[in-house]
Amino acid sequence: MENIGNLHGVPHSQTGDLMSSPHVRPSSASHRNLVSHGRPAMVSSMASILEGAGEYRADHALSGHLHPAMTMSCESGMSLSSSYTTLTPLQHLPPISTVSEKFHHHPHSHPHHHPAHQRLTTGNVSGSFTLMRDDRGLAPMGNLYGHYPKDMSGMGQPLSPLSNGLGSLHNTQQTLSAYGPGAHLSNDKMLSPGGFDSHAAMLSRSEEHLARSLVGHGGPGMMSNLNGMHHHSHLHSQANGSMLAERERQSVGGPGQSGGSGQVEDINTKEVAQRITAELKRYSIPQAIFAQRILCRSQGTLSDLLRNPKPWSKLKSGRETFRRMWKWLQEPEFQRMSALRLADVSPFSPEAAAASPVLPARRKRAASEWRRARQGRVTSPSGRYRRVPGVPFKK
DNA sequence: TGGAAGTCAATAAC
DNA sequence: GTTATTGACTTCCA
Repeated sequence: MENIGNLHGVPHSQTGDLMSSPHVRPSSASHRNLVSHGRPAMVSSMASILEGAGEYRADHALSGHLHPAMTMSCESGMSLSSSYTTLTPLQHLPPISTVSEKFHHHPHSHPHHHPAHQRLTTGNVSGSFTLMRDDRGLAPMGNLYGHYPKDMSGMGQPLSPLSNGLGSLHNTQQTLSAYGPGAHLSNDKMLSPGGFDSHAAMLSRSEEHLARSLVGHGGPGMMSNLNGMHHHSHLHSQANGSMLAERERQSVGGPGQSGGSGQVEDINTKEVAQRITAELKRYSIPQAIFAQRILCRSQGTLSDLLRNPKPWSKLKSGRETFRRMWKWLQEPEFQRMSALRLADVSPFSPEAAAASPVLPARRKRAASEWRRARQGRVTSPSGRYRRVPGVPFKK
């Protein structure tokens, strides 16, 4: 079976190596040192958003306006008003590229183009990236999530499997080839078509090499592994945090993008899978939660995708799922976690209702569907019935 | 119409 | 409690 058999064999072993507990929970002093340099506080904060919750939304009007990613959901694309996505059709995700454009292009600049988007911007908070990233650097942020239980030693581990050692990365070069164009070693030009050079310049040669080996051609380098945990992190500390976030948003898994439109052309599925796996472990995010809230897929599906990522070229509609993963990875961590939280909220909760300017008629209809879904079934636009998680399905 | 892709959900395994 | 596995189902496409 040509490449696929071999390819699937690789991810298994690699994932195992990278994710097995002995490796993911380093206890060395060096790792603890990393933990003590800013990032851990943020890490714990992120996770606690997941757990926490309610007060987060209540206390932070930003929640619905911070960034489209935070309102990412499965049905309408990505707005809070459609956060009932978990109940809606799962088969055909809206092209994430259409959403991604809203993500990356001036959340406040064209509010009149998209109703959902408009809702996001009608609040009194613009939710600009700048604001978000600044927040990340604020010390108080850590306090918000102080109760996050994840052991911090784990936070000291290399954020990305890539950062665990160049050797393993180099070893993966050959086997990654089918998972994304990025696997082909490319030339230096693959580093950042979009103003990424200044960041890349700060990277070590080895990192650049890694990036080249894991990235999609024409796309930015696989700098996401830097995500605050690369060997420079202790030097840059918080100040570097936003820079890293910038890097991360621009390049995770090595997708190529078309002409700056933000549309993903190809994704290194294996790398994305590894990154997602690492992030889920890092923040102790259950697969089920991530699958449902971000991907609108089941836990089993996600597990399969993470363990057996098919090469991008082999994917058809399944690309959409990887696009979502990739987009999630691109978002600043704060927004990632917020998205995980918000997607769990009924759009018809008093909070959501108060915050949403969605048209009453549309809202009423959606609410009806929501209620039906809560009763065990929901009819998708295509006429199919979708089981609602947690509600017995009656055939 | 049959095969492939994608996914779900039950359940086993850890 | 979380993750991996797997059989069944739906959709798409040649």
